[in-house]
Amino acid sequence: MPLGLKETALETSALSELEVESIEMFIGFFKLIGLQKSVGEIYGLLFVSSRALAMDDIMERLGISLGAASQGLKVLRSVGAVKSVYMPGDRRDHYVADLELSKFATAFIQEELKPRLDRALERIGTMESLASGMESSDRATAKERLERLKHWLERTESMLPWLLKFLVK
Amino acid sequence: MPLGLKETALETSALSELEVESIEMFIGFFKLIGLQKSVGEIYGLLFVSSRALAMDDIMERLGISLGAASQGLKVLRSVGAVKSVYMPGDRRDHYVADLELSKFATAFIQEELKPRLDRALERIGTMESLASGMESSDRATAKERLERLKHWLERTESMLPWLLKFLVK
DNA sequence: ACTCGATTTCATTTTTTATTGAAATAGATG
DNA sequence: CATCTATTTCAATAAAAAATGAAATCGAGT
Repeated sequence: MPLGLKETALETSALSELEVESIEMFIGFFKLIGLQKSVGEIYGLLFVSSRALAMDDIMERLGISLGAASQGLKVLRSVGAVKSVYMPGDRRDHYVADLELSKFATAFIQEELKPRLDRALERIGTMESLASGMESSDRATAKERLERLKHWLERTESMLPWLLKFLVK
Repeated sequence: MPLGLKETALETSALSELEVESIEMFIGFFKLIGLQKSVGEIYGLLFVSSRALAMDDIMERLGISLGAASQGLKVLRSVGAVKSVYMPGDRRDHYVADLELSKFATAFIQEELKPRLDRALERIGTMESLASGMESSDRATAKERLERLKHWLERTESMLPWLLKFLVK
């Protein structure tokens, strides 16, 4: 081996076609549920990796910064999308993708959708009170629309437990 | 009436508490499905308005620009969230909120979620081919994970027609 | 077919969001 | 307990997305 070359290069090693496809796919999914590109990149890389990767490896392969890697892994851990595995003789944390894909959908529903529906129903309560103090015809319009929206939201919310069960099954 | 004041003020007239609540609520919902703030503002205003509003009115009440109003209405029309009504003796288009709330959810599922699931399934096909040309243990890992993801995606996609029916019912 | 107000378009600007990387912190190892 | 390396934090920077408004287009009324 020529002098100056190490076993593990410091330069970014090119991603395989498989890795690129996986990364692009997960960037797309994750954007849909409001997660940033770097989070999708990390998960996409881990998804097709047969070995656990350290943060260093992730930075190097993806060409992202320390901060992005650290924060991305934090997000992925928080939704249970990655877990760290112990690697004997290495101080660094090593990560593998959790393959329970439903976790993403579930996290989105429980952490984004559900709270927003709840907040909307609260607001509707406030708005119904405000509408009560209005002039007759405006009041009637507002009350009717609010009632209608309330019913739709309640109905939608009532379906969420079923949806969650379906997704994890 | 004092001199210099017109029937319709050019200055932005303050939003009522009801309007503010409605606007904030819809900004929240619309962000969730990837639509910008100005789109939520316009719909929120129209939702509690008992009369149809012209683009002028919308700009003035919300304090947004011509471009934002025009583009926001374009988006809302494209998802069927507003419709224009004819106002005799006025050349301007006047808009009312379409109250079929399910349209937003439906548009999101059909225009964002479904295409992304389809695209992901395509990519999985590509990735399965790419994996076939890999070294044995990596191939096994990749194939197994891709198979698992494919099943989950197919199952999720098969549920969408039911979900759509539920939402519009 | 001209005029004039209404609306759309789009290059520029502003705002928001994501990324970077140096410094602070944590925590394992001798 | 001192010294490492690994990781997190966060202020600064870069990138992306949204808003602005002048100019172009449209289209009803004359």
